Amino acid sequence: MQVLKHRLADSLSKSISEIFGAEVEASEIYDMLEYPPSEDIGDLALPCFKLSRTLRRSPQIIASEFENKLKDDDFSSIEATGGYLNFRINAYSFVKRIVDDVSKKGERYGSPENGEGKTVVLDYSSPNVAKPFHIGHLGTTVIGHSLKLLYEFAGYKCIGINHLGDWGTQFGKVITAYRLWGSHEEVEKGGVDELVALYVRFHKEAEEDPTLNDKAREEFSKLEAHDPENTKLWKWFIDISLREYKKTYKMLGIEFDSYNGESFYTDKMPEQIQILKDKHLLELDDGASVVNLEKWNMPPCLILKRDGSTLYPTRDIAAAVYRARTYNFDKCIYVTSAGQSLHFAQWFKVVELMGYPWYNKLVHVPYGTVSINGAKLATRSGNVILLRDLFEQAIEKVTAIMEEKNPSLKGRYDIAEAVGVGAVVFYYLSNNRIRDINFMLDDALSFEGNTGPYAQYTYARTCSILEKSAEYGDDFNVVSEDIGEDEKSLAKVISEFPSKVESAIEQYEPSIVTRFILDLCAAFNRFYHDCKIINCEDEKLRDTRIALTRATNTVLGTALELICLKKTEKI
RNA sequence: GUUUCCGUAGCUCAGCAGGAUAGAGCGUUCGCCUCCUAAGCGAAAGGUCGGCGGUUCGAAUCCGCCCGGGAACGCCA
Repeated sequence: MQVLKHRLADSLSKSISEIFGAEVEASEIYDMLEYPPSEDIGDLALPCFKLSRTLRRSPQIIASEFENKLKDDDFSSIEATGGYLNFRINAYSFVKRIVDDVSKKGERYGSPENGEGKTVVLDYSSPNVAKPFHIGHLGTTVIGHSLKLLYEFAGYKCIGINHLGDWGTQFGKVITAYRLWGSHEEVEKGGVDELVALYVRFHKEAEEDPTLNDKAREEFSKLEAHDPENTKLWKWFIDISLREYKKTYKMLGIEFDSYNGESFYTDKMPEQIQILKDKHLLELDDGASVVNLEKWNMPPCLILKRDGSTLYPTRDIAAAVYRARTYNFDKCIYVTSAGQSLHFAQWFKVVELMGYPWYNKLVHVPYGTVSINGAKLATRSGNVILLRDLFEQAIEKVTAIMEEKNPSLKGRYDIAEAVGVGAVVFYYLSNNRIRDINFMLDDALSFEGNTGPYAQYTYARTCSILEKSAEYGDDFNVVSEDIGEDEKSLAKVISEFPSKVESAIEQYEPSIVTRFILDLCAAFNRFYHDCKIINCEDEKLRDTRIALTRATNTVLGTALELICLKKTEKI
């Protein structure tokens, strides 16, 4: 049971433990507090079953003892039922407390404020140059960026690194293919698609003519030897690819602090290999150099191939060392598919064995594999959807809906983009990251129910109300004591935001924020539906409700941005 | 085979440092726009929480075994 963590629970657990004297700690009570299954029962509950052991009384008796002894102005009623002690919050003081808190902290409301002076490096997105940017890249990109935003929100300094796959034999292939069949104009015009087409053609033709592979290897060797012609082509291919990736990043509102990819670390590997040798960590196994990890129940980590060339772990180690030196990070996070878990566990261990003190600051954040409508992603069978196309489809659909529902709206394209892209991102980030996600296209592009558009629509709704309430001034406070259940429920959801942010960071789990957004929207829309806000005739109540709307607006806006969605004032 | 992740409503998913009747959304059926954006709100129907054991006052949640699915396991990244 998710324990609620606001100050109310804090003070309550203290006063409860005072009744016990030295027998039970306040923190113990705090951990035991929970939500009753229904609001009809109460707002907060203390199950007394565990206490019955230390106190040697039945839970029912303990609960009823409290019922009589406990007095707290924050609660309108305290009731013992069947071993549970149920508290009903005093709506006025509770709503006031929450709204005041949000109003005081504004957009900082919910921040753990514990990252000051600390640095987090995040390695995410990292597409392979000259390859399509498809739905499979959505996870790392969007989880990675959301984590970055969460850490920034907590006050950390964040370095977002796009560790481009910009080195390797595939470049020999593309260079070869380009020389044989490509043209400058077509690549400039076709962009990544053209590069991919060349790459695909290479593989096809190489089946007939294996000498092409030798040719490609040769071209890559030349590139490694800094051949000027090949280097020029290579840089150009990267440039072409990056141009396209950046379009997608822009739609998502993502910017990176560094695009240092694999090629950047090629000259930084020898030092690490030397250290491995000096520390006698390398073993020769079937010609390859490996670090034996049998003691840790893992297969060996390959450092050098039989031919002496480097491998993925070698590069990752060199990159980590570089980052530790350059950024002096407190945490270095890698967001990749769960399929790479072993790889990360292996080289993290190697880093530890090498004696680097920051080995325990490396974190792998894995996520499940994506399938589309229940079918595996497969480049060969063509079951691949480019992110660009998916976004485009979503934007088109939003545009059509907007034309129907709000034809007079200005700046429609930007809003359609924010909503369309938001729908896809929200859909992705609704799920626990570790689970394999089955991307149901119809659901991802749906705008009703638990969706991004629903959240953005609700946000726009709060904006619209606030705009229309401008004539009543903008310093709204909770002034009416005549507060009902809808208001209280809404305030309760708002009060959970700080602990949700904390868990999202602790668990590297943006979906916790997404889920919170849905709870908040549901509570607000219920409130909106049941209560008149601007049209409320009682002025005090009206101002109170506007204050609550403002608090919702602030928190919902913050939360949306934390999962890479844009705040849509109008929709 | 070894390791690891997952198995909750027809579908997509929440809930898992144990707690009172297992929750959403979609889909189905039915209500609500002379009123602040109906991309909304409400109601009904729908579940032996993969199975069997164990721990516990109490298990979807923790432990063990089994079944089913995915992924990773040496010269790709």
